[in-house]
Amino acid sequence: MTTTAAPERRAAPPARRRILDTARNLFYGEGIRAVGVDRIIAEAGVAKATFYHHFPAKDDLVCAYLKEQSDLQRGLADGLRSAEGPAEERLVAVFEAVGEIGCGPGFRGCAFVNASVEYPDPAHPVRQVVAAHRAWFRGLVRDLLAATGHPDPDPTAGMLVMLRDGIVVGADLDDAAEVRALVRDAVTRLAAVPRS
Amino acid sequence: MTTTAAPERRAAPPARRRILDTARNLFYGEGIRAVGVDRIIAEAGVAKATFYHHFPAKDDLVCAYLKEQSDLQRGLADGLRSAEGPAEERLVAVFEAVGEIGCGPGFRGCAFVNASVEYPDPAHPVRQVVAAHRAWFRGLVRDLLAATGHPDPDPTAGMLVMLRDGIVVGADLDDAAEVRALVRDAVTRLAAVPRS
DNA sequence: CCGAGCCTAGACAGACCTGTCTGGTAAAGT
DNA sequence: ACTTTACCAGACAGGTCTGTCTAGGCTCGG
Repeated sequence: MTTTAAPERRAAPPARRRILDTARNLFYGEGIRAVGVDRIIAEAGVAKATFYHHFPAKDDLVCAYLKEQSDLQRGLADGLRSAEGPAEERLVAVFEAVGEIGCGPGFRGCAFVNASVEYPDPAHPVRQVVAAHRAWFRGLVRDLLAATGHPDPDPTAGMLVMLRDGIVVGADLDDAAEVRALVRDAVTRLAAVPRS
Repeated sequence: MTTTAAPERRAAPPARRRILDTARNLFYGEGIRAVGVDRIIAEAGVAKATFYHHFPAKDDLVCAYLKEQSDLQRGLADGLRSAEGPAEERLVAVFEAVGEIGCGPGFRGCAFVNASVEYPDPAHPVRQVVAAHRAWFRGLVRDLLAATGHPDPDPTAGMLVMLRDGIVVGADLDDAAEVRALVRDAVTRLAAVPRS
């Protein structure tokens, strides 16, 4: 037990953090293929050897970038999931949060969808990170839907995942404010219990 | 008036067609940045000078590729739009066609969404082709919705455009067959006249 | 027969890409 | 004092990218 703070293994070294932060900004903002390793190295103020020490290949950095984004979103959603209030409102809150983010500055669509476009091979490690994230989100929606007592949570969750994808694409390519204004209604219509 | 067939100006030269066909396959299947001009030239069996004669820059080819895709989709949709039957069915038919295409072999999402991911600058010519295509589709949906007598065709069209984006993303990244099975229900729920 | 238009073949330039390697610095643990 | 670890600086190799240029062939109308 050393005296210095070492939360788990060791505090994340600054260089790695700087690389990851720079990569996030550039990959998300300009695209993955469009950003070279050299540029990340320059903007992060890091030596090339240090970069390749932490990330043996560019794809490793891409995976780490997406995993971190996934963790962030999971943390955010867990806050909304365990809020008080009726389950219907918590479900809507998750989608409104997506619409809200879409209105924020620098929004450029879903990092996972965008990464998939740049990695066409479904077997690529990057695509597996994307698949895991999507499976998590779908599970989240299904659980919230089940908590509302919806009779068909699974197919309806499929529809709501489509809606989520439509929100992020629409907020990027069309009018984000208009998209945001439609979110609550769209969730309500899709999640409404179909009358027999 | 020459005797040879000359529909408008002159029959499309084979080289240009070969370039465009090859570009479509490679750009759509592997991504735009991922495919170099050299490879298109090689697979189209065309000289480099010929390529740059028809398309002064790669971006010109990208625009032409997308414009052609847009024209194809408009032609397809016009067939569905002017079919007989109630307007509700024609609206559903448009979306089911999207779901159907998503189940086809080689489907890799929406060419326009994918291109936007690779061209982050909204002012880029490629993005303007995308914007025009999206505006057309939204107009199509709005018109069909209005034909059903829907009281709020415009916001509902916004929701249905989101659904379309969700279908193409979902069919690419998730289970296309499941997505297709959900399309009709999702359209119906979103386009249902909200009871006061 | 001849010239215009469209085509092929391929060298070339200059930039950028990923990834490797050498060598040196500085702090922290033992 | 010694070693380990993390870091910085930058040259280098081998490949790919877009786009330009030279040089010539093939066909068809006049």
